[in-house]
Amino acid sequence: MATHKDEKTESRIKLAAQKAFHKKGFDGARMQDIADSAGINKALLHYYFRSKDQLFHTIFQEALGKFFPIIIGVLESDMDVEAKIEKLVHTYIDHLTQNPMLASFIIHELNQNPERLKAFLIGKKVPKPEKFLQQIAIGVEQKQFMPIAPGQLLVSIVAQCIFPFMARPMVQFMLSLSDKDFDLFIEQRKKEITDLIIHGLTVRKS
Amino acid sequence: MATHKDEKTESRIKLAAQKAFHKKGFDGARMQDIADSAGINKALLHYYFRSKDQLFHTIFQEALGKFFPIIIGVLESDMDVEAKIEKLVHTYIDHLTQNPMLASFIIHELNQNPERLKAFLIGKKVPKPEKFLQQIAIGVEQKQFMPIAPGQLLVSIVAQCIFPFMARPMVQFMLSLSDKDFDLFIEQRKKEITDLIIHGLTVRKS
DNA sequence: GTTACATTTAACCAGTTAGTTAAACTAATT
DNA sequence: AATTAGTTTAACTAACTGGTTAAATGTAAC
Repeated sequence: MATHKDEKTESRIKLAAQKAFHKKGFDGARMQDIADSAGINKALLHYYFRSKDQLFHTIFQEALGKFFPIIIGVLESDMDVEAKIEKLVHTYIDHLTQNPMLASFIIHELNQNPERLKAFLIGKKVPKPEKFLQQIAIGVEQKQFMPIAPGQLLVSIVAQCIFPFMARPMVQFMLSLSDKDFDLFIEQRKKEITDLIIHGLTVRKS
Repeated sequence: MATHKDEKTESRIKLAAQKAFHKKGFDGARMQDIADSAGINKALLHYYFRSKDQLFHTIFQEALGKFFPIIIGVLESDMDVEAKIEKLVHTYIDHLTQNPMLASFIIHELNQNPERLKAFLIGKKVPKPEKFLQQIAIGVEQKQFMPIAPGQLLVSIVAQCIFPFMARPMVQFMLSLSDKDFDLFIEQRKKEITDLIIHGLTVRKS
């Protein structure tokens, strides 16, 4: 297993660390567990990442890096509002399906230490969703959309996508969903959210 | 300070423990900090609550006890759908305004140990939101509401209420809200959510 | 004034955990 | 053959943390 400059080891460590941190959080995760899970020993773990803080930092930055570009990329594109919302919902849900603990992890660690957000943003180009917000504002002005605050709408869309992943145990209990049911629920949800939001947004003549 | 069977001490401990657990989670909270924050010493803390687990259990049960009755009480009442949704949104947001970390705390700890939910439910009467779900189903059948899965609607409502509290740092950054702005945002949100949902739900003839 | 409980003090124990160290081993590089 | 870097082993430390203990003190009730 001892090969020169083995990339596998580092990525195995990162995968193991991701699993541990996402599931247990910084405080709950154990370096020994991460080493075991990566199939190496503590000494080598510290050889690659000097400290738990540094390892966590790497994982957390990566998590944030996955989260922001999605939303920003879609929101700043040239689609019209309806297409943009649909795309955003689909992208978000697909991404969270593959990283179920991602949202919960970011939220928890960000609440513990909100400064991390600013630390992350330093150096990075992090455009804000101005374009989408303006599109909504214009639609409202032209009486094409119901009078809604653009920021409120954005939060509502994101909330509906992210929440069920974070509150999975509660949702499953309240709606009596098996694990299979839950997957179905999430898949259906793409259309349900899109329809509810767009229909709620659109002005219709009575 | 040493009075007979002093209730103050226990409630001071519980308040301090709540603060600590809500903010740092089980793993992050320290018994020493809780004792300090309660203005007592570790020995007395263990005199009241034998262990960290027991103290946590008390706080967690209390948190869940605050969370469920709200939603169930409203959802199983006799109001019509529109009034019910409005009431639910207002009740939730008011409650979370006074306990900003409550949702984040429950979500995090429940994800770490989903069995806690079942443990909590044992012995407690925990009705499910069947009535509300049926009201929606009937409305859909009668073409009064748009064709939506009742469970999806319920999750969407709750998501929109809870999410901004959990994701506060992110929301504040993305929308450039000061702390004051955020409070305003939340207050406005009551109407925005209610309107968006009800308008999105209602069938209108074109 | 004695009893009973609440509280403090301060030291202490035992287990856990992040992180270190040094020696030996492995395999590709030169 | 010598070099170099990745890796293992195993023992160790230093700090932290949950929890305990025992002795002393305070305070109200009986």
